[in-house]
Formats: sequence, C-alpha cells, structure tokens
Amino acid sequence: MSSVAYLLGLIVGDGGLYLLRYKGGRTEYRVVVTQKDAAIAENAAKMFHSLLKELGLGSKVQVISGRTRVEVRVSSKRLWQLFNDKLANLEGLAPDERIAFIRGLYDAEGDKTGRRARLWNKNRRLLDLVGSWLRELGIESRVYLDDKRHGVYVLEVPSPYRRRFFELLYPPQPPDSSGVHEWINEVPTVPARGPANPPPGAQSWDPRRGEKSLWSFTAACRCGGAGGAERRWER
DNA sequence: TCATTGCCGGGTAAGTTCCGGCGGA
DNA sequence: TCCGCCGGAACTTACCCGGCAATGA
Repeated sequence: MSSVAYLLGLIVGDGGLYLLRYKGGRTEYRVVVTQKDAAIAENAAKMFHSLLKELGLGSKVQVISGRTRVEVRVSSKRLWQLFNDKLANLEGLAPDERIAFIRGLYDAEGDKTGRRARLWNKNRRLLDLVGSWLRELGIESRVYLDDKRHGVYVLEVPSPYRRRFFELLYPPQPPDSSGVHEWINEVPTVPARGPANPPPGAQSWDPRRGEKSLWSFTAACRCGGAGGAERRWER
C-alpha cells in the first residue's frame, strides 16, 4: 500500500506520531501532518480519509487551519499503531513503497526550487537509508552536514542523476485518483539551473520554507506503544 | 568561462506538547 | 473511573532557501 508509505514519508518529514499522556490517566494517539500549503494538506486529509475507510475506522480527520500552517490530525490508536509498525519496519518496505516514502519525504523536506535535488533532515541514518535505496535504483547521492548550528544533514543528488531522480519520484503521467497533489507529477524535467522565480504556471514547486523532523531508528524500533513516553521523535 | 557543490546565515514553517471537554466501556 | 477522541493554541527550532566561494572541466 504505497499511499501508506507516502503518508509515512510526509509524517516523518512534516509531522509526527504522538502518544500523549494527560493528567487523569487520559491518553491520546495522534497522527499529524503539518503543511503551509492548504492543497497539500487537503490531499493528505483525503488520503487519510480513504485509509480510515479502508481500515473500517470512524475517526475524524481534523484539518486545523493555523496562522502559519494547516495541521491535518487524526486521533486514532489503531492508525497510530499502523504507522508505528510501518516505521519500525521501514527497511522492509517493498520497492514501490520505498519510492512512495521518498516522495512523501521529499514533498515534506525536499528542495522545491528544482535547481538542486536536496533533502534535509537531522537524522543521518534516515538519509543514508534513503541514499542506499536510491543507489539500488541507479541514482547516486551524497550526505553531508549542511547546518552545523543545528546538526542538520542534507542528502544531495548530483546533477548527472538529478533528472533521473525527479522522474523516479514524479513520473510524467496524468494525475490519478490517489489524492496526491497534482504538482508531484509535473516535474519530470528539472533544469540543471532553472530560474529562481519561474513564471506562474511554469511549474508548481511550492517554495515552502522551514520544516523540521527528527526520526530515530532506535526509537522506531523500541516504541511499540508499551511503557515509557512512547515518543517516536526525539529532539 | 561556466557548471557544480560544500558551506553558511536568515527567518519562518513547521513540530511538540500543553490545555479543557466529551463520550463510551 | 479509565481511556480514547476532539478542538485549540503556545512555544521552540529544524528545516528550506538562496547566496557565495572553491573547485574542476
């Protein structure tokens, strides 16, 4: 189910899986995606809707518009467990799921200018894993420390492989009914050095800025929902 | 000369975790 | 009473963007 993998990529990049413990013994299981772009958030919401329906769950998909972003939130223990399990077994993703995961991750944390193919994250192991998947697909990449202030790494696909990378993630085909935002299918040819401000309609890269996420393999493997803080994300 | 890419600073769009409330088992 | 789901928002920082300089063809 590549839509789950895509959503997981979005969650890892622009959201989180939270087990919240409140006073009085109350708990909440949250699956969250945050986005500035309302259209992307809406499509994520649609995909969550479909997934909940498929799983026979009646949880509400909340789309909360904030001052600077839109939060798509599903409060559901079963959905939280589903994504947790998938995250714990990330290395066991099928090939098509890997591509979907990378696409979700790139939608969340990738360079949208199209001038370079970069993917930022504090978790070097995650980027190394993505790099190894790309290598298996014939796409070389490098991982280096990009932001020494915050210890943020970047995975960069060098120019000889850039076009292939974008074609892999966003194959030139008409938008299907998967609910994924159209623009992800509109970037088959990314210029080696394109215009900084392309004309409206020329492409649909969204110049978003500022996302963060921290994902831990160890946390993913250990946080099965039993005991402890159960946070999937570490600071 | 030009394309590529490692590095870096700016600043905001994310992430994270509180709160109170409600309802079902 | 316990637990899970809903709705909101405050607070902090991890990203992204884009420029610059070094490098090499």
